[in-house]
Amino acid sequence: MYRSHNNGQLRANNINESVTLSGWVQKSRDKGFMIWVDLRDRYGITQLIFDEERTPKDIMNKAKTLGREFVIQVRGTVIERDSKNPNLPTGDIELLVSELIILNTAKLPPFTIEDTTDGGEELRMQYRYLDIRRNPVKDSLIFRHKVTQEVRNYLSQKDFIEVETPYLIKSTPEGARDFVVPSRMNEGQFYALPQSPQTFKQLLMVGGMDKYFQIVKCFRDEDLRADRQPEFTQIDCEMAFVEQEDILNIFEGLTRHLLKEINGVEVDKFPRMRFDDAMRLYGNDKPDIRFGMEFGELNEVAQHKDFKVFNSAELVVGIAVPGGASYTRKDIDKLIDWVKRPQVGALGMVYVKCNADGTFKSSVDKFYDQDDLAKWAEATGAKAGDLICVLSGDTNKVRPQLSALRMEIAERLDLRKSDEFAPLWVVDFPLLELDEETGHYHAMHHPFTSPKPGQIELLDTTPGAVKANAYDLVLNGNEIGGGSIRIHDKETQAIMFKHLGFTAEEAKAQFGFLMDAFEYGAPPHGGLAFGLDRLVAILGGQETIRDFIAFPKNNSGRDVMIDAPAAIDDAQLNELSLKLNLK
RNA sequence: GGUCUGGUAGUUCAGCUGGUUAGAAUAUCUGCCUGUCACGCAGGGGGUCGCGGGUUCGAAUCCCGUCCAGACCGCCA
Repeated sequence: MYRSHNNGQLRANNINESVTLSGWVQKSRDKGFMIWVDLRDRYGITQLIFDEERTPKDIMNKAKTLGREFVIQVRGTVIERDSKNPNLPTGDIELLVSELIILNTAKLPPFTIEDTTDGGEELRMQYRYLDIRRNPVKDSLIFRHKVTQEVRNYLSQKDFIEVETPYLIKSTPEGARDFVVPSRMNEGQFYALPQSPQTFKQLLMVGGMDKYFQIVKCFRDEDLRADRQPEFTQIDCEMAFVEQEDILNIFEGLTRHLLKEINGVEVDKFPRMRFDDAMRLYGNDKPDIRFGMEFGELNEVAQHKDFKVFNSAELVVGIAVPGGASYTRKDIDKLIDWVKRPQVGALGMVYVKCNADGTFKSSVDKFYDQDDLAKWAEATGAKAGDLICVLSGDTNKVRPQLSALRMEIAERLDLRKSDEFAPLWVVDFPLLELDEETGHYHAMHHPFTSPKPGQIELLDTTPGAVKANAYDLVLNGNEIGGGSIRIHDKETQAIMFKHLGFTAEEAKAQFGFLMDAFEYGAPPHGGLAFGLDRLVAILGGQETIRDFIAFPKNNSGRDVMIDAPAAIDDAQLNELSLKLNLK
């Protein structure tokens, strides 16, 4: 038996018990006459003591050889500490060791296994198994387990069935790039890894599994971000015989359950915002509503004066920065530089200081008098002491720019508190989105999303105006889930494919199986998928999802620990009938 | 595909308007230490300044290229 207790377990009431412990040497403090060793495992730390008087000489000598991260097993008696450590749950006791077995030695780790490690990101990823020994990472993984456990509990209790769908499927042209897998037995042919189990869960609805969920890996071959990995996990859900309202209610229930069980937070009914309003008020389809700073559109009050920049703009829009009137000229210049960075892309910024005495001082005083500026303040909700920041230009460019500024300011003013949760449904998304490069429309959500009732005719005249039965769940400025009511009849699906630029033959070749299924009694259905990694990170109060993933990929999509991806040898290529054509 | 930031001791960083032998902290090693728990004290070892080229009497420092890492834009139905 390697252990009778774990290292987070022993308390004062165990004193005088004879126990066996195993674990890693966190640290050894050798005072000469006495050696204390912190023994660590997943559950905590227990202090071991070796001393000249009570410990046999050979064990004492062996204890002196213990290094960081050695794996040891000890037997001994639990004793009361002379000096207790109130910072440790096991701090009242220590183990007087009578038997010491070194199960394995360890090389000196390349970074310290401490809560605040001295190791950089790259090293930690390369030696991820050491990183996982650290509390922050270990706790994040346990936190993730708790979330998935609660998801399974909640949905199972609501009669959802978890069904696994295949990972080796067919590549489709819509959406993200696919990861592809060559088939040895089918020369020249490839599987694709699923970007989501979308079509399979719809087929499960046709199959009568009217409440389905799956905690499932999805794969998208696109560039990474702090909150985006090429393989990620979704809580994928689908229900039959439901309307949008049913879906919103049940998954609002799930989210509320998680907030309560995981974070101890009770949240009111989630507000709902139409996509158009989100864009108008926040410039963004996933607004962070934990703080104000809503957009104020200024076309009416700022145009038709002599300021040409505004007069020629499609949209003039501003936000009020709380307390910004105290910014120096230098502060404001820096802010202007910030919005002019290529990542944001604004050409410039007009500002108005709302002074404490009710007067205004702006960068465009030449063109606007105090009455004009008062109207700006009214439109943006600016109060005395605030700074109004105004951007102008094409609507679809200015909104994201001002949105970026809004988020940046909120970050700087510390308005984005990680322990505050403001969920929000964004509804009535457009069905289609114009691709500016190609001039073609593509599905904003995916091609199986149903249009709002009665709007299908608009597809021929004003495709961009058609609204979809699609919705996103937004939490603190992050999209944590999205879904739609699906198309469930062949005719509508055929019309959709046509408008997405598929010929009837292409539609049949790509999605014939789904269209066929729709002819055999497909029930009305819809669903939603949560991005689990992101959800867990936000509930855990973190920006980056990497510490909630045991073995994440780096910025370039590499696993630096196992060094993947990697070349395969010629024999393997041959077997797959593949020839490389490297650039 | 693009923008920005970084790469110096095992590690985290300083040094960068060119100039003697490249520093600090921490880790590590040795010795001491009668209750430590971020133990303490004394001492020691530890460097291809990412890589390649250039400018210069002289380059960690300036220039060009390149690789790697991170953040972001594009992209992510």
